[in-house]
Amino acid sequence: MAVYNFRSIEPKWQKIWLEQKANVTPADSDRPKFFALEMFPYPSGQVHVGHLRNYSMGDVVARFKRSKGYDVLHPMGWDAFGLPAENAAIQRGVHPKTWTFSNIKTMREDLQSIGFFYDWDREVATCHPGYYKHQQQLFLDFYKAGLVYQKESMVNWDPVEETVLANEQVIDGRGWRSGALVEKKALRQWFLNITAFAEDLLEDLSLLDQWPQKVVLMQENWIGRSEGARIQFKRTDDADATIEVFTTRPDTLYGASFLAVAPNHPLALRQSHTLPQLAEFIREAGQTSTSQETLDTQEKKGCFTGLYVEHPLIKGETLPVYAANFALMDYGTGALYGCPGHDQRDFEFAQKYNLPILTVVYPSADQPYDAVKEGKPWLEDGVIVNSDFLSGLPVVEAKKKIIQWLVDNQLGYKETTYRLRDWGVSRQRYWGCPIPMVYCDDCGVVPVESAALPVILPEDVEFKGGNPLERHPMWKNTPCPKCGKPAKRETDTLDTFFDSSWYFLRFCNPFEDDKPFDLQAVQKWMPVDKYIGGIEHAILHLLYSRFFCKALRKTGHDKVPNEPFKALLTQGMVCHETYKNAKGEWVFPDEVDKTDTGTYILKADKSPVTVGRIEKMSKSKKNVIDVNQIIKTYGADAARFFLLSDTPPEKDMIWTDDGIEGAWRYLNRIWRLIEQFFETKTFNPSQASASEAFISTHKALLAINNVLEKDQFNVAIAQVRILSNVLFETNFAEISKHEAEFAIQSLLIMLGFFCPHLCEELWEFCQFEGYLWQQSWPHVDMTLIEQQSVRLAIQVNGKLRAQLDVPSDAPASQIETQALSLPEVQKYLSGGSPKKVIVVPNRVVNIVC
RNA sequence: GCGGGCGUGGUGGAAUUGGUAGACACACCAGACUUAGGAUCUGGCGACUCGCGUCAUGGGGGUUCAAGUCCCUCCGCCCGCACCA
Repeated sequence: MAVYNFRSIEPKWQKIWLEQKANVTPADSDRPKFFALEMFPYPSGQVHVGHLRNYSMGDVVARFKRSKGYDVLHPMGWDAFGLPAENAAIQRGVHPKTWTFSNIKTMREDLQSIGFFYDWDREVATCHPGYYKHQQQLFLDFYKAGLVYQKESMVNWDPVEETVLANEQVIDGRGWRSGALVEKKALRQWFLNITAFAEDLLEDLSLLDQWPQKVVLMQENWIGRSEGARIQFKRTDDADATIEVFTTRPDTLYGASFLAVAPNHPLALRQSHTLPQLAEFIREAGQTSTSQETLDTQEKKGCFTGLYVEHPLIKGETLPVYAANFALMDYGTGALYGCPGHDQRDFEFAQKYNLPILTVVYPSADQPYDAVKEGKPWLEDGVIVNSDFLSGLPVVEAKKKIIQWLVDNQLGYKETTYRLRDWGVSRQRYWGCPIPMVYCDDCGVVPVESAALPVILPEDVEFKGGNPLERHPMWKNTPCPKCGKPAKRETDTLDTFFDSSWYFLRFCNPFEDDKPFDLQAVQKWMPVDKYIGGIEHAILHLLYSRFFCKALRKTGHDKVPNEPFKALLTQGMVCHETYKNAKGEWVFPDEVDKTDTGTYILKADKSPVTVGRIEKMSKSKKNVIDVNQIIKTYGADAARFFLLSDTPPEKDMIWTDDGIEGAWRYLNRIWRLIEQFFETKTFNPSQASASEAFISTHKALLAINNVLEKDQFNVAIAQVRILSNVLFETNFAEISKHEAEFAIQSLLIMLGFFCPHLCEELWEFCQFEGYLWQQSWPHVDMTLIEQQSVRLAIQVNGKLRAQLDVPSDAPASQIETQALSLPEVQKYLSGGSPKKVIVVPNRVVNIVC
């Protein structure tokens, strides 16, 4: 047998798997199903280490579940619309379609050269009309159900490129490519009514008990439910007019000393016509950036609007109305009432503008409080004071009572608001899914007929800034679906989050041409049993997908589950040391050599290299490694093994040369081990009792099963190594053929989840039956594990003093007697008898004296 | 500021969920084989005593027969959100 040559083994098995359709999803059976899914990638053209780590995890899960007797669905596809394709078109003159499909081809080959067990028959690309025609139908379904509407909304407008920029393309207020000052521009855009599902989305988070708690919490905060009241304040200048505010603290209404409206509140804008200083304030407020720093440090400022309102509870008292920079137009009603005694911002504002600071809540009845004296407002729970009929009530009770009063007097009502906003899905871009809507002068906004779908993205377009669809007369002009008169198409395309909000449903049956998804297949495969991807999608992608499922159920797709992802695993990033040359420029790890003394030099000219912090891999810091290079040097199996071996999946891991080399050395040892086994020609036909190798195999099977169920891939690998360490010591000639084969086969099955090519090759080499991928999880003989004698820890007063080997079924009384007779124990008893003896079966004996 | 998480050898990390802390590795050290080795194999590897022992899971306190694990408190680090009324 030759040495371990991954360069020939890996392509060999990849070819066999593809030819034999080893990874094709099984047809209907009565076996349980398992849908393993990794977040599909954007086809940038390169598989990076992050993908490799992510997809290696999914592959282990899929292969493991398959061996456990599940029908596994494990598909892969491409999140293929998006901005980078258009940038490539502008920079290099390649058509986005050409660029994208060529990238897909490269990446598909790359993924296949890593040996992932995907059902490639089910591959989807969101930029394919066969995919997006269904998406357009879903959009129309949503439209008919009233879940889609249009409204004016602000965008970042680059006046040089004549294009809309995403928030992340605006750097210090300027366009990332043009450097032009970005303007705010109002455009009429399409929105999905996700807020209608705010309560459902919040409530159903409690069903997601297999999601990281952290992600659930982030979504909870994002939805941001807050309970309070709407209150009408009557204006003094116009008996019929009111200002409506939202508050979570209606109980402190007696402490109100002013009203604040957002600078862009209609009332503020109207008043500014006659108040120049107000106009100036509004202008200034509109200019300040919304970056973290300014928000953090910005002083609370305001400007009197010239208006007053009546205090709803105190006859004859009025409150001034300010425009204030901390009031937000798009939260609540865009107006609030200020209670400086019990709100931090209101307190600062009142101090600045000399407004009254009243205390209406005491920490408790016998513990008075004065915000002015203390220098800070009282924000906690307490007892209401100085508030007429509310006085003496705890905060919670006071809230209920005041809301009832407001309702009785027709001045307000209970209200729940959410931070969550509706989802704007319009993008002023070419490379996206066309929105199937038509604008007709006579009929208004008219949806495209279902029969006319898909609205195909035209290919003959020019890229010279702006949206090419706007300049395409043929495509843009179309007869109105309703009246037939000349009309114009919607030239905006859909947000790519729309594409990725239902691809998992499509995977259930991507062969169905007539419908977006086959409800029977959806019923069979959904929900996704394990979804693996980056934490960066903790909010938007996951929230939108959850929303889609709920919305689809409202539009007739009642077999779609309420929640798409049963279990979520968010994997950590891959990090690497950073290097700089003598000039202080970043250099690639590839360009660096380590010397014998442990210092680093440049390969090119031997000049010294300084080693910087370990950081997440990024192109800008050049601390990236080339996946193809790694696979050429060490093989895909070694890379996959290393990526999962040391660090728990959800944590950031550090890529090191030592690590990948260690993995590679281990695989070579396994190769030699199997060789040694295979060369054993005679076994022991009369073996008396179970061998250590055999027992260790059963223990490993049990342990690995348990840890893989918990996604502890690193611990599973440690257990594989424990088993192989035993087998390295085993002389196979001394044990029976059956036990030796069982041990080797089990080892290959378990290690095969991580290193499938190597193990498949070794399986074949040993002339075992069938293929490795067809093997089911070996039967674990629990009696073999349990029959073992166990080593108990013998403690005296909680301190370890001795060890004792006993049969695992020994009665406690016998263990106690044996333990007490140990000389190490006698020493501490000094002749007396113990106060108490605790025997924990198979673990520990603690003697208290 | 609010919310959440974490803190274990030189390093990555285990610990059956309250039961022998440091599994499994990496690095390092010593030895063997070798023309050579950055290959392979063997052994060592928390600290102090280098003897039986004692101390060790960020610091301090508590609950318990028993605490890395539970509670309180302080310190440090990381992540998310944020003028949200």
